[in-house]
Amino acid sequence: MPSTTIAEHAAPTRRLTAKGEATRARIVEAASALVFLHGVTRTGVEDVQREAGVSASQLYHYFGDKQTLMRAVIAHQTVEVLAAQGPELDALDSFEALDRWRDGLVALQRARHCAGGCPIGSIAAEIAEDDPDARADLVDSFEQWEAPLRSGLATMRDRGALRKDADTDRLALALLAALQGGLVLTQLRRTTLPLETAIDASLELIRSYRA
Amino acid sequence: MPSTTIAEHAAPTRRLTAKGEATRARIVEAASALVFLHGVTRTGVEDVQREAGVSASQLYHYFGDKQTLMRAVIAHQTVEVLAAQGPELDALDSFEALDRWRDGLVALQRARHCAGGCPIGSIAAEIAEDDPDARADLVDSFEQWEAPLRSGLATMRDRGALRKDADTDRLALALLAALQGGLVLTQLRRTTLPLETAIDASLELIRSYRA
DNA sequence: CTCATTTTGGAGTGGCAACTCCATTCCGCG
DNA sequence: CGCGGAATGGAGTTGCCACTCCAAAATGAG
Repeated sequence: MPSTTIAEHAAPTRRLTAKGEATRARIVEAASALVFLHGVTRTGVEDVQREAGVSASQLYHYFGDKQTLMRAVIAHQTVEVLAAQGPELDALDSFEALDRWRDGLVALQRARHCAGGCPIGSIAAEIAEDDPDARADLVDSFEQWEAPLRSGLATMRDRGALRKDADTDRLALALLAALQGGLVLTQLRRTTLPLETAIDASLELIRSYRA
Repeated sequence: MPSTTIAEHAAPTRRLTAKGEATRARIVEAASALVFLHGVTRTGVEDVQREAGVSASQLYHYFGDKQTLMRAVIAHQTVEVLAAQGPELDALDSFEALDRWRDGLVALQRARHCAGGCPIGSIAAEIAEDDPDARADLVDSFEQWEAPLRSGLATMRDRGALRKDADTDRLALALLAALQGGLVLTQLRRTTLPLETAIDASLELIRSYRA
């Protein structure tokens, strides 16, 4: 396409200086932290400005509106959530790895004193109905989460650790759902018990397919 | 939120006329419907007034502030959710009953075209961190939900349908968590598949304890 | 019927939050 | 070193929204 004209709002690719990139990142991080603590609608743009140490014009220079900022938050939190699960997430191909992964998740929630729930799941529950674009982003985020679970279990089955008749795709989806539900209840009750119980039940079902 | 005046609004007069009771109920029902559709913060008090056909003074006559109204919404939706699961919820003491209950939940979500998630769970994810009183209410709501699951499974075990070593309390909690997580993913993906998969996995685990 | 109490009407009001605008400074590049 | 575009400052501006207030109408107990 011709590059003689500047595609203002249409083009997502804007020339950003290293400094600009840093500012943009600071805004997204501040917004992510606030959204994690208080949710989307209770997080004001002004709050983000203060937390990130930027002016209103800066924020609106990098993000057209709050909705756009929130989609950036979703993208950022998706990366964070996957990273928080460590390299193990990409190699969940043994019962030992699954147990370590489970322990890591529980320890993380305990360190947070069970506050906050899932950074992505909370956003999903809040704006899934009102922002179709954000919903699409979130579907994609969860797909990125579910994929390594699927492939890990598939590897176990192919390797012979799980029986041939184990529907690993189904088990992976059930595991992710249990995790999400466990997080909601853990956030409410301020105990990791629901999270542990939900994940352990899913893992027990997986173990029942042990070859 | 504007002023933290010592609440004289705190105790709404218990002396309510039949007419007053009806008005109050209309407000709660309208608020519940709107919250289910758009969430707590996106539901304006004015929206509730319009939907319920009442004036501002009426609404604030029965509810001191929005927060109080939202707690009434939680109470109302708790009753509705339990009622929506039919009388079966109180007699989940056989595999057949569990299957019927599961089918009912899936059918309900399908009828809603997978929109809306869990009326209680959505509120939980949205305001659990910012309203301690509401959080306490929600803990209680989920307890009312979990209790019949627990007692149904306990009955099955006592009756000999489940093995003695089945930890029915744990299975009940895992089932509720799977249900919640399944609803979140079903709401996002607009397919009942996650909900079905999550519940079925839990039921399969329960069946594995068949005596 | 009387009168206290409850219920209702509806126009404010004050504050906050999202977003705008324009001037100024900074930075990379030739 | 000069220029164009990027980055920044910060004071508006607009509109929404939770909440208030005063007065009137309906209701019910005695």
